[in-house]
Amino acid sequence: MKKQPVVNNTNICRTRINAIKDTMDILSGKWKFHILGTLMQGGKMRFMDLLREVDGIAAKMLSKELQDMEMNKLVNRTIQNTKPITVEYEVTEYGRTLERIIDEIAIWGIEYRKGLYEKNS
Amino acid sequence: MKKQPVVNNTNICRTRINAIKDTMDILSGKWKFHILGTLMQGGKMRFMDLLREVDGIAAKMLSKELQDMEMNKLVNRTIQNTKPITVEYEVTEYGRTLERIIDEIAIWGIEYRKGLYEKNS
DNA sequence: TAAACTAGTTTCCAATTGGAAACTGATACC
DNA sequence: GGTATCAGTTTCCAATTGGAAACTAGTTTA
Repeated sequence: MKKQPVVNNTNICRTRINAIKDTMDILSGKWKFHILGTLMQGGKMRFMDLLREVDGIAAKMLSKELQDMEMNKLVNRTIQNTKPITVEYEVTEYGRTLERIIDEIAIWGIEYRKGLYEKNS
Repeated sequence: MKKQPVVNNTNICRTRINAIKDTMDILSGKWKFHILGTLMQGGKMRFMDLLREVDGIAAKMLSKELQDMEMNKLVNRTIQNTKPITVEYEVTEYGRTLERIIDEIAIWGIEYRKGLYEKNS
């Protein structure tokens, strides 16, 4: 008789695992955190602003990631009636609910660097 | 004259961006959160236990991800002197410092699901 | 008139990720 | 002797990710 899973078989646990999967799917890829972080700090920003601020990103990626996040209601896109037309992006109120996750991740990373530094000295 | 980045050019911001990058590099891939979450709940677990508990993972992946996390001191590997030999994995004290991130991510994901559910009803 | 800026899209390519299945080699159970 | 378990490793393959560069198309400035 084969052994069956035990730990991950409870309802609470499955819910948790699905929740983590959902969040990480939405924030997947190399750039989402960078873009979100930049937008959170910069407020309303245009496409070319983001292209300059988010270090190393290509236009294709920026475009794709913004569309992704727009679909998930994390980011808002508004076309300004200027000449030439400009497009403004900003983090939605809903997107702001990610701030705590991003903060925790940043805090952990900072402590991690400290640890590296201490070992090497 | 070309425009220069402004927002992401401050020291605080660069530190933050690097910190986020560090954390996400360490937790990259499809499985780290699952494995960590399972180990946090299950305590000491053997390779085959994890293979059963972490739904869908292949042995190759599990092996690789565990090695990865062992290198980063998130997980501890001990060979038991049994016959046949068994190997125990557990989250290190350091690995436990990731609990807050994982919690925040899980909480966000749960709220996200609630949102989807409300819209569809 | 040429160059630069607006916001992207398209194409082509290389690297990475990750899955399935087979394999190892020792031990233990029936 | 045959099968199953332990903890992996190896190989081969397909899909995804992401980068560079060229391109669109309209507007504006020198």
